[in-house]
Amino acid sequence: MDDSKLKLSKQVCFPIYSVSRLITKAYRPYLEELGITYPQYLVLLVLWEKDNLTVNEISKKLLLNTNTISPLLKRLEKLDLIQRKRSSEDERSVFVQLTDKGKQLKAQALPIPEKLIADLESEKIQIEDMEKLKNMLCEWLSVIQHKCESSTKN
Amino acid sequence: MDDSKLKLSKQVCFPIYSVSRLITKAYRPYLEELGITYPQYLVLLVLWEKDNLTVNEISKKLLLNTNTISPLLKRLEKLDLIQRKRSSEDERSVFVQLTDKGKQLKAQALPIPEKLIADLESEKIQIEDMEKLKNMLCEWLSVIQHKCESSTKN
DNA sequence: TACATTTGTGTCGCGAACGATATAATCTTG
DNA sequence: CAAGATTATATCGTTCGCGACACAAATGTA
Repeated sequence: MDDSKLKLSKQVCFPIYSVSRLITKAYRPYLEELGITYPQYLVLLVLWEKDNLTVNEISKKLLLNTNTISPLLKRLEKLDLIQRKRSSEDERSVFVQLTDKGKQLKAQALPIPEKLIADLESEKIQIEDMEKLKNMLCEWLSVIQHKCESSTKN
Repeated sequence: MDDSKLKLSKQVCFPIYSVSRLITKAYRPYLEELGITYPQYLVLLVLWEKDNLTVNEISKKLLLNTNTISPLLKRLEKLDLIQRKRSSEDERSVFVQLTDKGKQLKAQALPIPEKLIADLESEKIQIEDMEKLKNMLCEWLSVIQHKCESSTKN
């Protein structure tokens, strides 16, 4: 039986999966200082860029379903970093706003990207490589994203 | 305040995180037919390559801690795909063996890698690109992995 | 031989992810 | 305007992922 394709080393998915997990782990010490997790950080990144978005808008930007985002937002609300307000025009929609504390956290987050790149960089992988990698992954992302949308509607 | 580095689009981590999740999602329909999840599939890939490994050996190959692997192995055991046997030489070690059912599942898994590549391929991303991506990620992985090991012993 | 240390595995608790499903508000279509 | 479809959000149950911790077996050292 030709099982060469089932070798772990042949899988494209495995290094992506592992790198993703390990990078998240690399974020942890910095995010712990802010008292947040990596997915929570992603939500804040989105809100720091543009405040007052609906749950749906956030979920689309992060490619996460609302059943992942909703509980996450609850935790951010409990941390007093965001506030949720039901829209008056469309009672189904919920707008998410940064609180003062949430806005202030941005200043503390500013140095994180550079710190992380410093941590992840090496002789083997330099910033230009990361940039290249990012571009390839983004292209791929746009492809996969649309394929997933067409196969499962959620 | 120069907050350009906090833009979601500037983050290297985000596309990796998203692609990883979406690829896992792409596996789902095929793995569902086998009755297993993606992490369970990874464990089986390892065992199909070399049977009778200890929990520790599996955890090192997959870069996952034993506290993730242990419950996962329990579920695979419940599915009657593997069997755990405590070593007689070193009573601390537990060897993991495929059952007949686990061995037979390999035949069903054989076509999966090709199906997945077909699903993920497009005009924009071809097999050679995936291969290139894989190699870059693997190099990066080896770097991050060692940095993580040195910072946190587990 | 005693006692501390290390090693291998596992449990606990929490926060994601996500499929399935629920519920209410809005829109569509007859 | 009424009935069905759609949309936005949220809940539930299961599995991961992981830090903290527990515990017994093995190892090292005095």
